[in-house]
Amino acid sequence: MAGSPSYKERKVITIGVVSELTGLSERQIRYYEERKLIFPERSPKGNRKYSFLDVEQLMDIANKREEGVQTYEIRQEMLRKERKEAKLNRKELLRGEINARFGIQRE
Amino acid sequence: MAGSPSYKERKVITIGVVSELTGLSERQIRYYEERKLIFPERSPKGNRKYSFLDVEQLMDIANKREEGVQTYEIRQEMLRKERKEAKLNRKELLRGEINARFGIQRE
DNA sequence: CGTGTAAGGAATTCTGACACG
DNA sequence: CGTGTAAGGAATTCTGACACG
Repeated sequence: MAGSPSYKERKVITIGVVSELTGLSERQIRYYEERKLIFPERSPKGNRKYSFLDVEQLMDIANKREEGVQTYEIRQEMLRKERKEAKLNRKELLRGEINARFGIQRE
Repeated sequence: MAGSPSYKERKVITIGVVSELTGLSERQIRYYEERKLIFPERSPKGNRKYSFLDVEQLMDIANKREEGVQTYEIRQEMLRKERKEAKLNRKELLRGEINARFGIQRE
């Protein structure tokens, strides 16, 4: 259930459509990739493909940019969140291992 | 909740990607549109755009075609299902109207 | 730093048509 | 009927660069 192939995550949208959807220029979208804020996949011949999640993230980025936040700051914030999530994941993993070894005690 | 703008229904996928996703040729995909089995939207400049739902429907169509079902048959089946659903919708609508006028009787 | 733009080429998509069957 | 293909043109996308600031 956590790893289901959701429509939201499938990378299938071309840059032109992403531009329509977000109101950002293709130049901006490519630049945010260069700054490692967004990670499209590539089609066999090299065309960028984005997911709906990417589109949402781009809209968040656009909002922050309008508030004057620099791409570098946005990047740092992203990394902080990732580390926090990784921490939570390790915690859950540990809990799972403990359960696997000692079983569920109650009942 | 029935009319939420789901990712599954948003028409954002170009024909090339749909071709990759379904394994169908672009020729086939355009032909099924001509036969009224599929209804892409168009971008401002006329490029077809499909949804994930369209992609799934195309895979269903592909399966039926492999079984030898003709596009005309597939079309008829589609229309039958649509009429059936329209009937159910009218039924629910009626139920709603009755409730609105007479209220929920129990309690 | 963030974005626009012109440049040149390659890949995409579109339509209408001919072909085969 | 269903699909392939060649045709010609228009729109898309890509990269690297110059510009401004």
